[in-house]
Amino acid sequence: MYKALSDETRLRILYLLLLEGDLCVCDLETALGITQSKASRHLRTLKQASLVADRRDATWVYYRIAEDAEDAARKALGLLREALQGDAQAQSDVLRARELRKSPRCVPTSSAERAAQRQDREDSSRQRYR
Amino acid sequence: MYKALSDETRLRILYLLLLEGDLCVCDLETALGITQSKASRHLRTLKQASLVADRRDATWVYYRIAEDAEDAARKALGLLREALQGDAQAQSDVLRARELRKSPRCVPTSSAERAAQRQDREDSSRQRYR
DNA sequence: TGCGTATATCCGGAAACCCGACTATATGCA
DNA sequence: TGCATATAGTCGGGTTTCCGGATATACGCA
Repeated sequence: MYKALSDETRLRILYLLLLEGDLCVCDLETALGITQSKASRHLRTLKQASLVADRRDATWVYYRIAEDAEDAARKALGLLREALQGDAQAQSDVLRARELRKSPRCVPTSSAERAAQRQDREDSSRQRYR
Repeated sequence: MYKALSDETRLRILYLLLLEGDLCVCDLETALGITQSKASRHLRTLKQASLVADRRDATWVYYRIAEDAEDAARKALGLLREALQGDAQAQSDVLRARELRKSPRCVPTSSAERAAQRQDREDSSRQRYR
């Protein structure tokens, strides 16, 4: 577990998931400003350590803090949450993630909504996604 | 801090120091069954992370859990203590360390006692020290 | 089926880490 | 001073970790 926690990017991911619930990989990419393969690789590491769990929804995969994490892991995450409250990097990550929420695109529910979101995406896609 | 915690040997050292107070390097070596340079190197890492502190007494250097550790570190060590209670390796380390205490040799106080201990050491040195 | 997007994995290469063996330094004592 | 012991640091090599870029896979949709 400590090995999984000993990487700055992974700590940033965990902090985001702790505060913002579940997020899809692409939102983590943009919120943290990291490449796709980097995000995916670190998420795999966290998953193998049973710190996060994932769920597929259409083309997106959402990650969240594992609700069935071991007791030790739960407590360690609680500590992490406290410790990163004063961290500038972590805080700006959260702000960027919340900004993404305002124009959601990874939260498809009904077909109709999806169509609407597709429209939204087209409108604002250029600047947000490569 | 997590980097400092992400090595098994270092966790074993910390657990010993948590339960047994301060110990000199040579006792850590024998209790854990590791080489001298390995012990010294890991202790340096822990010291740089402000997890342990040291104190010199004659030729020996005693290490202890840093009393001025950061809040986060304190809590993490508390967790470690709980988590390793059920660990067989950690428990046998403790037993071996306590065994060493029975025939102390790193606790010089008066000159007279030191002489007595020197005698003890000679008696049992062969099997205990290389 | 074929295309586009999201995600996962693979492939070198660079950097960091860990180790045993060895050497250097510090201390106590004769 | 010279020797013995305790500890710290160095060196070279093997292993692991991390990364960006490229490729592979999964899914939705036309």
